[in-house]
Amino acid sequence: MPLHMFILNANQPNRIIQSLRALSHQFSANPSFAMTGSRSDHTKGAKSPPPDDTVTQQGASPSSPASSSIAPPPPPDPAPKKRNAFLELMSPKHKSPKTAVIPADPHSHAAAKLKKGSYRGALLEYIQHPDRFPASQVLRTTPNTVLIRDAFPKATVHLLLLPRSPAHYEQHPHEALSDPAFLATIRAEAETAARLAAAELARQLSPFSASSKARNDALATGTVPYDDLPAGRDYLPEIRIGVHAHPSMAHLHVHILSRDMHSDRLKHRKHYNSFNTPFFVPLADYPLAEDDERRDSAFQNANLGRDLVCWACGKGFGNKFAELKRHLDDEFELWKKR
Amino acid sequence: MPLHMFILNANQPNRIIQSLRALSHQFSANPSFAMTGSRSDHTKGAKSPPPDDTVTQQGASPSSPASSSIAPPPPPDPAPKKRNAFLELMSPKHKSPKTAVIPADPHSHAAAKLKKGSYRGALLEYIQHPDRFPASQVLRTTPNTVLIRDAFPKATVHLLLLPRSPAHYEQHPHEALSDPAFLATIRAEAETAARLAAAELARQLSPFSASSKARNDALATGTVPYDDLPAGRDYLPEIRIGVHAHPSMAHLHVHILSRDMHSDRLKHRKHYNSFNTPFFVPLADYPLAEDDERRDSAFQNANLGRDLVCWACGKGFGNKFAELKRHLDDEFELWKKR
DNA sequence: TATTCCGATAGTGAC
DNA sequence: GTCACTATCGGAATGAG
Repeated sequence: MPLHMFILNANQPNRIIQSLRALSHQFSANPSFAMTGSRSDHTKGAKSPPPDDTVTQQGASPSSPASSSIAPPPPPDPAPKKRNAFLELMSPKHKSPKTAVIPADPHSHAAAKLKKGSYRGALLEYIQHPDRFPASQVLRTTPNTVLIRDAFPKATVHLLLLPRSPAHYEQHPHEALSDPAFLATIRAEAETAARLAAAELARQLSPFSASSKARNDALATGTVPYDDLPAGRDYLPEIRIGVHAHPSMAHLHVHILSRDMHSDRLKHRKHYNSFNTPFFVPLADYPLAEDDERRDSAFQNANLGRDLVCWACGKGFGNKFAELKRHLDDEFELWKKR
Repeated sequence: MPLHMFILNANQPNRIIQSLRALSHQFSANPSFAMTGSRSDHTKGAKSPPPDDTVTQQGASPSSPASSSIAPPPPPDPAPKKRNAFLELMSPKHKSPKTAVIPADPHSHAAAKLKKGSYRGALLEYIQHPDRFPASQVLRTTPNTVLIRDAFPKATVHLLLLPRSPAHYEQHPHEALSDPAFLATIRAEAETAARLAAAELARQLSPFSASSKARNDALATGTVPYDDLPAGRDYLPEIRIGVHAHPSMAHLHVHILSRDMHSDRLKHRKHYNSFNTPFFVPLADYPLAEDDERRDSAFQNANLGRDLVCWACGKGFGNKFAELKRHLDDEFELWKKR
C-alpha cells in the first residue's frame, strides 16, 4: 500500500495534541489505567477525515474506554534468542517480499544505504504496513506518521516517530526537516508522542516519585474526586525529541525518549553518545543553519567516540562504559524518586 | 633447606644421560609402561654421591621396576576452578611462609621482579621444596636442578628445568648462562629432561605414528623379542630446549617442550610467539655474544607482537590467533601421524 | 551511527 | 612475557531462492 499522497494540514495536528494533552494530564499518574488496551476517539476530531486520515491507536476494540496512555511494553525477553533477534523483530509476522524493501527512487539516500544490507530498511515495514504489527509495537498510526516502540530502547521509554511520505523519509534528516510544512507536521506529531511517552513514564515511575506522593496517596484512598487530586510529577520535561545526525537506519525516524538512558539495551559508548552529544539533534533546532557544525561528518564521528559524561551529574567516565553503566543505575534510582 | 653448595661434575650428567638414553630407547614406544610410577636406579651411578647428591625421580617405591619414562600427567581439570588455579597450583599443600619467597639478595634480578607480586616467585617453592609436590608435578630432583611439569603447558609435553643455585637462578638467563660450568651442567640436565620428554611424547603419540607402526604391531603380538623390535619414530628431534629472552617468572627456568604448540593453555599471541620467534633462545645458542640482537629489549618486545606464523607449514596468520589455533589442531593431526 | 557474534587488545589484580 | 578476569575495541555478517 504505497502512500502517494502526503497531506499536510497544520491545524489537524494541533487539534490532536490538544485532545491528547487533556487526556495525558488526566491519566498520566494512574499506573493501573494504562494496563488496559486503549483507543482514543478524541484523536479523531480532525475535520473532514477521509478513511486514510483516520488516527488509530491499536490494541483495543472501539468500545474500550478512552485513554491516551499507551499499553505497557511486553516483558523483556527472559532468555534472549541466540540469533537474529533483530531481524525477527523487524518481520514479526512473515518475511516481507523482497520488493517491499526497495524504495521508489533507487538513487535516494535510503536506497544507497539499503544496498549494504536489508537491516537498514527494517523500518519500512512499519511505515507501509503498520497494521501487521501488534499494538505493543505500533502505538499510533496517522496518514502522515507511524509511532512505534523502539525495538531496542535505550531508555525507560523510547519511541520512534516514522514519517510515511517517501519523498521525506528517504532524505537525510537535515534535508527532510528543512521543509517547513513537513517539519511542522512532524513536530506536532512528535509532541503528541512525547505526551504519550510522558504518560507511560508516569505509569512506570510515579509510584516511586516523591513529588507524586500526595497524588498517589489521594488516589489510594479512592475517595478524592478526580478533579481534586493533587498534581503529580510532570514527566514531559523528562522526554527528549530529536534525530541522530547520521542515522544507520535508512528511513527517517525521530527519537522520543526519556532522559534516563537506563536500559539493558544500552550496550556501547556510541549508543550513549548518540543521545548525549551534539550527535543528537533536538527537533526544536530544525531547520539547521547552513553552517551548523552538526552537519559536519568528522565532527559527528568525533562525538560518538568522545569521553563519556553522565547526563545527570556531569561526572566524566573517560572510556569506562561499564563504569558509567553502573553509575547510571544509581542515577536512575535518584531520578525515579524525584 | 637452602642450598649453599652447587657442585659441578661434568662427568656425572653424561653418565646419567647415557643410562637414560638406553632406557628411553627401550620404553619410549610402550604406551602402557609409563602408566606405572617409576624410579630409575640407573640414574644413581654418579661417583661419590653424598646424600644431597641423590638423583630422585618421584612417584615410585624403590622396588618398582626401573624406567626412564615419566608418569603421565594428571588428567586436565574437568571443570577448571574459577579462581586462583595458578596460585593453588603453586602452593599445593600449604601456603608457603612469606619469607620463603624473599630471595637472599634483595637487589637481585629476582628480587626486583618479586616486588611486583608474589606470583613471580612461584617457582621458588619447587626449587627449595621439591618434596612438597606430588610426583605428577616434580619429575626429577638433583642437587643442582629440579625438573617439573609446566603447570600451564603450551605443548603436548612441556617441562621446566629449574637450577637450584641462588647465585644463578636470580640472574637473568643471559647472565647466568654465560657461566661455562653452570651452562654445562644445565645443558646436561636439560638433555636428560629432553629424553624424558621424548619418552613421554612417544607414550602419548606413537600409537598414531605411521613410522612407529611396525614397532607397534610387533609389540602387539607380544612374541617379538625386545631387542628385535623395529625402531619406532624418534621423538627427540621434536623436543626443543631454550629460555625466554625476558621471562616473567623471577627464577631461571629452562623450557623443554615438544614442537607442536598444541595445548588448551596456549591462549594468547604472546604465548605462541614467545616460543616461535627469536624470543625463544635455544639453550644451544648460549653463551650469547655481547652484540647478539636477542639481548635487545625493544627487539624482543617486537617479537612478541609479531604476525603469527605456523611453525609447521610457514603459513602466515597476521594477528588472527584463533585462526592459528584452529590451524594448529590440523597440523597436530598430521604431525601425530608422521 | 541497526544488532549480534567473534575475536583481538588492554589493564588489573593476585600477596 | 605468570594467569585469569573484566572490559574495550574492531571487523563481518545479517536477507534470500
